[in-house]
Amino acid sequence: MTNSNEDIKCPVASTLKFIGGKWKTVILYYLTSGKKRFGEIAVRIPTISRKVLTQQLKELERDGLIFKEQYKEIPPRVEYSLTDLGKSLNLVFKEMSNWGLENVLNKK
Amino acid sequence: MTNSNEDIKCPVASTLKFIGGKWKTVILYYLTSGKKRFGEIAVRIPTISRKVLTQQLKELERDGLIFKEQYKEIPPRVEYSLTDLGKSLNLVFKEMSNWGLENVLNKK
DNA sequence: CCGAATCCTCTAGGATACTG
DNA sequence: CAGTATCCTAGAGGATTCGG
Repeated sequence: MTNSNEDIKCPVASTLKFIGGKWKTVILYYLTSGKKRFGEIAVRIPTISRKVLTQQLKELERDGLIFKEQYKEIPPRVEYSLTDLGKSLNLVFKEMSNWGLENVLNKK
Repeated sequence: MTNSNEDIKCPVASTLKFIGGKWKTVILYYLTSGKKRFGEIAVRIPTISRKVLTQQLKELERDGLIFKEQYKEIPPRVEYSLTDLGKSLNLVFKEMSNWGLENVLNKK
């Protein structure tokens, strides 16, 4: 879901470019509750591979939604947290969460 | 973005399953202003191929977000409109639209 | 512990041509 | 006009291994 310019200028679709990855909403939503280490996120999403997790985190960082803190220790420690831009998605997530709860999860 | 069950129960992600296709938000957003014919949608989204448009419409119909009316005339006429479930996404779209306008479209 | 490096699979999405 | 029917490709996503 990289930015490409060949597209329609649809505000809704442009938002999707940022959060449209398969795991991005899950990651961002999880980070809502505060700073998390790489391993914590990985545990929380058992079905994601390390590579993909790294990828998605990189894209989120590139898009300015999350912030990466790296401690040069042994063993290494890396922490991810939401930037202001990332936090500004909370209204979007709130509505998406409501809709998902009402119309999907509580439906089956 | 078909429904698969192997995933986390994340409300936000489950919503994405419904609107996560490349063109789905654009289509749904356009249908907000009322019932539209296949051709009208195609014109509105010039860069989409007929096949893909058909695909996305089918999935949206399967997911209960849009309703398809088919008139057995020559030449054929087909009209798509939002279902109640589709309309219930308006809050989600509103927030996504706001965010996209503020943080993407008006940023560059 | 974190993640870079490979290699591989799968499918969403695209180009084009044909039909009732 | 509104689709099918083929064929094709890029890239998202996955499994595994290696390294600081």
